[in-house]
Amino acid sequence: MAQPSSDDAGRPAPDARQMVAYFALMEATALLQHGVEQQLRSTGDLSYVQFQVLVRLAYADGPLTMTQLADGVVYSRSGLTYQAARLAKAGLITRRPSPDDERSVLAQITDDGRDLVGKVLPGHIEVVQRLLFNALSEDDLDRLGGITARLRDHMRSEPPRSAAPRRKPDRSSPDSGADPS
Amino acid sequence: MAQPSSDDAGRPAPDARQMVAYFALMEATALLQHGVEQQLRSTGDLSYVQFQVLVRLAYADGPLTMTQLADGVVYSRSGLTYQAARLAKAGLITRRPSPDDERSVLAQITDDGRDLVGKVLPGHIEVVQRLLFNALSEDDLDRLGGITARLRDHMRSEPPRSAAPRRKPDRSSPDSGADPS
DNA sequence: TATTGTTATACTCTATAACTATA
DNA sequence: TATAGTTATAGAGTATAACAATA
Repeated sequence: MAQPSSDDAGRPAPDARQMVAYFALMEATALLQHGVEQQLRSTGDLSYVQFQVLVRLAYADGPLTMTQLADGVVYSRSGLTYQAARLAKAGLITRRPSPDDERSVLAQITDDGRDLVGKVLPGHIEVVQRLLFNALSEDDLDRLGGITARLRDHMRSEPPRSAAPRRKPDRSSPDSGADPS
Repeated sequence: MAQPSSDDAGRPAPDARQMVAYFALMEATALLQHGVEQQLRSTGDLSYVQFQVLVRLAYADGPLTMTQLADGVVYSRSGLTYQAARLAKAGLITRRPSPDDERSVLAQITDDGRDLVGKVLPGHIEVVQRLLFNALSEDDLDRLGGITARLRDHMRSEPPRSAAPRRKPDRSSPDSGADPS
């Protein structure tokens, strides 16, 4: 359990400061997620993932395929199938085979789904306001927004090494999947 | 769904910018958590919660009671009991009744537990380094650390209104806890 | 009575692998 | 063959409520 508070290489021991920031980030976001999920659950009986799916569909131009929907929302296909089945059962979305490609399924939000989003969103924003932004200055907000946007892009492009997820080439991906099977 | 994307006053109309920052934060941290959890799982067969418990015990001065351990780690007592049972079964911690207070249980990390933390931690730090800090400048790091620390403190002191956790015996609010008596 | 912790139970969620059907 | 999606299954995790024991 030796902690490298100081390295032989004379480095200014960045690890300690980094780890403090890391743990603060993890705890803060855990608290935020917890608060947000409680609001979604109590107001609309929705998990955060379900809320994301609904919001995506609500703001999409039209129906989306499951693959489009899965992008960034859930980490396995079956997970999305599960959630979509749940939302469909609750009457919040519909699913039908795509006319263009019979393999695909088009998911579309229903009027009930829109109503629910409309019902849930104000309280959602309010919680975020209270938990997150009430503690931030204007400067903080800009910085946090900039930093997290950069982080998001960075992590999107650098997936966990040990996991090798199913990269989905959207249109023109030069990446040729190393799929050992 | 009307959104106040713009306002005449210089200051307000924060919602659009705020929500962008919020979504960026949520997605970035989801990616970070996912990466970190994969490393912990593949390297040490640990969830993040279990890792937290182990680390807390590893750096604690001595054994901790379940209540001390639960602080900030898990959101229900039974959840901690479940995780502690799991860790004990794996031989990573021990539990024994406290001599001081027979109601309490003292949890203590074992040598195997320390070994596992020592085994997992370097890779953990490496993942965080790669996913998080490689995308951050020194300035970013300081700012993110400062902001998230403030956020954490803020959220700790301002629990979700609708949830009313056990932390505060607030006598005057008969919340929606459905306590018929 | 209040606090500490466990147990029983039920449920949500996620991932893997096998599967179907279409391209 | 490759892709889109579902299903079957299995396990992890969490919360609630009832419970026992101690303070």
